[in-house]
Amino acid sequence: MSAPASSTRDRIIQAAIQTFARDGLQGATTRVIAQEAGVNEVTLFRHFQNKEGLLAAMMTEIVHKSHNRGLGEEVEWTGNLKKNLRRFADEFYGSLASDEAFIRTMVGEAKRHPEHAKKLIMDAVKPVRDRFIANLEAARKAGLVRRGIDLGIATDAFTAMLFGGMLRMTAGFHWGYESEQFVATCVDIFAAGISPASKP
Amino acid sequence: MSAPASSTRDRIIQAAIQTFARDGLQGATTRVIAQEAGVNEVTLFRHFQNKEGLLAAMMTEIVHKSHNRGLGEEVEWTGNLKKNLRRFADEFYGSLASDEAFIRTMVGEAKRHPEHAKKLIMDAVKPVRDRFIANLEAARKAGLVRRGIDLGIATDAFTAMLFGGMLRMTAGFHWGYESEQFVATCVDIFAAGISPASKP
DNA sequence: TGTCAATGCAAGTAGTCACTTGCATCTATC
DNA sequence: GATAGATGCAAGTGACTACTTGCATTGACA
Repeated sequence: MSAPASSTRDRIIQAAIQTFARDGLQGATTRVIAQEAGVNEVTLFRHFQNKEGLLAAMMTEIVHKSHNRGLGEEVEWTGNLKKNLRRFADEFYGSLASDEAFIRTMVGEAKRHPEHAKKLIMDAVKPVRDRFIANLEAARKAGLVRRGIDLGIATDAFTAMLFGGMLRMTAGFHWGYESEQFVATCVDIFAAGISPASKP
Repeated sequence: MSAPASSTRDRIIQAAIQTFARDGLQGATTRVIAQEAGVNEVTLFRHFQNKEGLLAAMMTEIVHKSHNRGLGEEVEWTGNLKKNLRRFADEFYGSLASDEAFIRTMVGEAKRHPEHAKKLIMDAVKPVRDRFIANLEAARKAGLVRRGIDLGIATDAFTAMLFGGMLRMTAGFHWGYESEQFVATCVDIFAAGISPASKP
């Protein structure tokens, strides 16, 4: 079928992900991407027509990968809220950290490529967000979350905490603790921050 | 003295800040920067020798500006912890948002220009962080913060929350609430998260 | 065996980039 | 009025960019 053609195409896309992440959308050249894919530069243009076409194909591949990751899908939140928050936080932070380079360049270029940024948000971050909100709602029904907090905003605050923290931890400066401690403290503070007052 | 010369130099640096922030460190061209400064391109090179020299001069100017801002310097934290957190958060978020474009490109290019990233962290973010930690320490001495929390990590978690939230809010997607509500919720959750249990 | 699609290779095009050179002009100061 | 430093202008350099063209090679399949 399309096995061999797709294989070349895939190698180019993988090289594009790597190169765009490392060198930036501007800094990455078609020459280097082709080279990194072990392919002639012309082949790249024959597959994607131009650099923007390659970029678009790469974005849909990224979204596809994020679906396979299925962050926060595995388990229902029953019982111990803090334990569930911790598991989510570990997974979430880990997947952010493993895509650090790509995330950095997308944060930087978001305003220069609004369509791609929007696609990423709609197709990759929003599903995770929605699942997390649903889980918080269930926890609230179980009396584990205090009233008076917007669960959408709380979700965004929690993920922003891990997101911003990851950018900070990987910025090439040592802060006197490890990422595991950071994640644990985030969970600690957030869990205490949304739980009902211990004794009314 | 150097009044007229410095004026030209300053105009170039201001144009550089604007242009680098908008177009990225790679995307910004000396041609455009000079044009934006109302100056001949050659003048730019006569002042800074090359693009990297201009970049360096711009960074020291940014650090200088951040000192003048003096975030979190004004008041001692007495009494109402949550009120102080809220005032800090409003100021902090506001200054992040007003420098959004610049922050985005620096997040994106941090790994490609480690020296500049490090300088920014040491000279612009660390002082604010240290002051905030000191304030939290004072609050803890007053019994307003529970034990068992690393105040450095808590500080970083709080600022990461606002930092990540600002990147999210300005990403060109509407989340169903305004930034003021986001900041308020962050403060709410953080304040509840670090305060001692309401009744032991 | 012949055909066709995918790929490689060599070369080239037009545009842009950072940066340079040489010379004219202006302005302030002595 | 002479001098010097800062600036403008025109032109150019070499490197690099995205992208194209024409032709040869390969390999699968009919």
